[in-house]
Amino acid sequence: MTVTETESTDTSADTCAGPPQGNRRPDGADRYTISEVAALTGLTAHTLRWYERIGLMPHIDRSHTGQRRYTNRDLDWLALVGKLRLTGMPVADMVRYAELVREGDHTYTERFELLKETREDVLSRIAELQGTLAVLDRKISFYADAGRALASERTR
Amino acid sequence: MTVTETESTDTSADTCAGPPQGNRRPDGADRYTISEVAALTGLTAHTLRWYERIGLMPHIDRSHTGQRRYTNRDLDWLALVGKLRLTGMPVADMVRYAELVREGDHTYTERFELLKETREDVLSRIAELQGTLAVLDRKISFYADAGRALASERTR
DNA sequence: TAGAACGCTGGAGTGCACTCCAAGCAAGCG
DNA sequence: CGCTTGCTTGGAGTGCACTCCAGCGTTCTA
Repeated sequence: MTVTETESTDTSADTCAGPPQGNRRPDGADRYTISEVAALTGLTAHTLRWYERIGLMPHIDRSHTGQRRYTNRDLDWLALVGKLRLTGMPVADMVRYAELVREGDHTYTERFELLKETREDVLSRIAELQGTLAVLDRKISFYADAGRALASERTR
Repeated sequence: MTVTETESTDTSADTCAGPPQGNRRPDGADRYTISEVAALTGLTAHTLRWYERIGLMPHIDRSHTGQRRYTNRDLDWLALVGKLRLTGMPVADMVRYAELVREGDHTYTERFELLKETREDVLSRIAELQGTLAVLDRKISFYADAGRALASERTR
């Protein structure tokens, strides 16, 4: 058994839990053009090519004329990247993770650690945001009170 | 009654709820140097000057030799800015909010709306992060399982 | 078979949020 | 007095994550 293989099983598990990025090709045909992928992911074609250049994507299959043809697996990877991007993870770190996946089984532990660290980052980011939410709520109710005070001033 | 004035009451309310940025000057002396503020906020002196240049800070008091002297009110404002920065709000939007505060009472409604929009943004950002957390947890438990499988392979 | 639409490349450009620099002034200390 | 430390300014530079461009080839529709 290889963990690299497992990784892809895992990403397809991403896909089964909830509506994945929704619109997979129903038949086995697994060859999306760059503009289709752009539409599905919300990224631009420019960005997709750039992701590939910097090693954030594996080398993408090409048609006989050299055009990119993305697979469902590529879409799964992009979905993960999208999630990680939301956490504020720098692109360089995601590239590092992509390299670990490419390097194969012996990077298993490192990948695991990286995921756990990321999880902690996400948790503390959520906590920060909840702190901010509290400040905002305090300010909002203050403004609401001030509004009522002004209104009653006017009717007086 | 002015809402602008209220704003500052509000910010000192920020301060009473929980240890504010902790180390206010105990006496009335309310004149921090730029490097003190840098130490208190975690921002660099560069950034503090830049904030002032772009209008994210009001004009800061100066000593008789022209050096900046920050007040507790400035510190409160910086604390709010720090919170808003955590939400990913662009600096330009924070500058807009600062302008509204400077412009006075008649911007009350606009400020209120801006706060409420920001609140919604924070809520959806939290939701996104919780989605990401779920993905991460799924992946992490997958890796943990894979680790156990590899371990039992080794003992077999 | 024409013309539009889409895709390719390497490299340059953009916008944001800082971050630093040079040259100079002011205060405190031995 | 000289030295160090801290602060001032406008403007230039940095790093990140895209974003676009020129010049070309391919593919689709009429």
